[in-house]
Amino acid sequence: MLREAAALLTRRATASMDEIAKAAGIGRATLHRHFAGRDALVRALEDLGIRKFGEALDAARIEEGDAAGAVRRLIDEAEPVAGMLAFLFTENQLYENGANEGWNRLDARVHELFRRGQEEGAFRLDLTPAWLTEALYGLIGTGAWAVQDRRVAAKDMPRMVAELLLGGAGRRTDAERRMKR
Amino acid sequence: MLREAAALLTRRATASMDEIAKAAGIGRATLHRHFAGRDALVRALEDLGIRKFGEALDAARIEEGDAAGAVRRLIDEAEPVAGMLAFLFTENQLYENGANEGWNRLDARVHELFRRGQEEGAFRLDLTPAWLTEALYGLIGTGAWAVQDRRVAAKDMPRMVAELLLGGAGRRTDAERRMKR
DNA sequence: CCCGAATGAGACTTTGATGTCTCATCCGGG
DNA sequence: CCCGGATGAGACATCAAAGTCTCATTCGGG
Repeated sequence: MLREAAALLTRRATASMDEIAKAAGIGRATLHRHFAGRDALVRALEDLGIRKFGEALDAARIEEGDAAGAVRRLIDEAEPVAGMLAFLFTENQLYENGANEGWNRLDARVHELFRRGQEEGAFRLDLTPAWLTEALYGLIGTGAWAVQDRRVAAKDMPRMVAELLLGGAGRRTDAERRMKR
Repeated sequence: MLREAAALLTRRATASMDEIAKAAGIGRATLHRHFAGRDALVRALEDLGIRKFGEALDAARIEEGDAAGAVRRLIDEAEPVAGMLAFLFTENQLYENGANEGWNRLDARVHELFRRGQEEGAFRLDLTPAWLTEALYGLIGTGAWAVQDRRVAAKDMPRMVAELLLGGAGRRTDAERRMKR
């Protein structure tokens, strides 16, 4: 049920409770029996998103191996929940309510990943971990939208996000690439 | 007046007409006299955003010089309207109404810039111009939000966006950098 | 100074969504 | 087969925001 709601809200963040109920194939009353109101529903979705993204962080084992590889794995693992993350990311902007505490822990883990990457010499020092964290979320969200609007093929999304985030648009010469790999 | 409305909606995309009017220092009635309704206001803002971003494209002279420099100039020029772009970018997602025709022309110009960069060998070929265009918008929006939440200093924003978009997070060796510059 | 247009304030209506309630129906366990 | 809990449908009340209207006031050009 939550899954259906998430899928719809991902596409249309302003869907009414009525639409959500229909999309989930249940009556509006039943929806209200499970979630006190729209706020409660969104909060439940937020919890779900936090849990899912936390699981993605675990599954990607971001503490292991080289930082760049860890980022790639994280993006791969987060891909299935990218749409929900996009929704929650903007939701947090729209309503300036204090962000759910759960995000802080996740943010800290991502933050730490980028910091570690800098320490290990894998990432540039002139971009702060805080910005890299934001950029990761932003690009995942942008990617999810681009897929929804069919501007990018779904299967390419994680690679596009990872390549841009890690390598940027600038082209490296063959010599540069050889040195890197 | 539009400017005040834009400033507020940039911060709180869900502000009511009442709040907007107060923020602009005018009465609700007057606001309605100028814009038939919220939709009309948003559409006017969209037109303004399109015009401003178009001017940024002009001012950056994106057709001239090397593509990477053009992208940097574009981001610099777009910085003052970054908040509004962030608002309009998400608004276009929220309400899946057919995107304003005006965007298409701007998209095409940005698209062409990235395509030219690829042709000239400045940009990678494995990231499509369409994706680079989306990523540019997404990163500008993410940057605007990060500044608003004080996660990134305002003066650093254009550099952070440009550096990440063009160079990515990955670090280049001194040798690599020397070859590039 | 005078007049007309525009404004601000606020009362009022309308609208769309939310939340509550009732009741007939359905379904699974005993 | 029967019963109790959960469901779907829909009526109803509530509420916030949107939109409309009036009227006194203000402002600027003539």
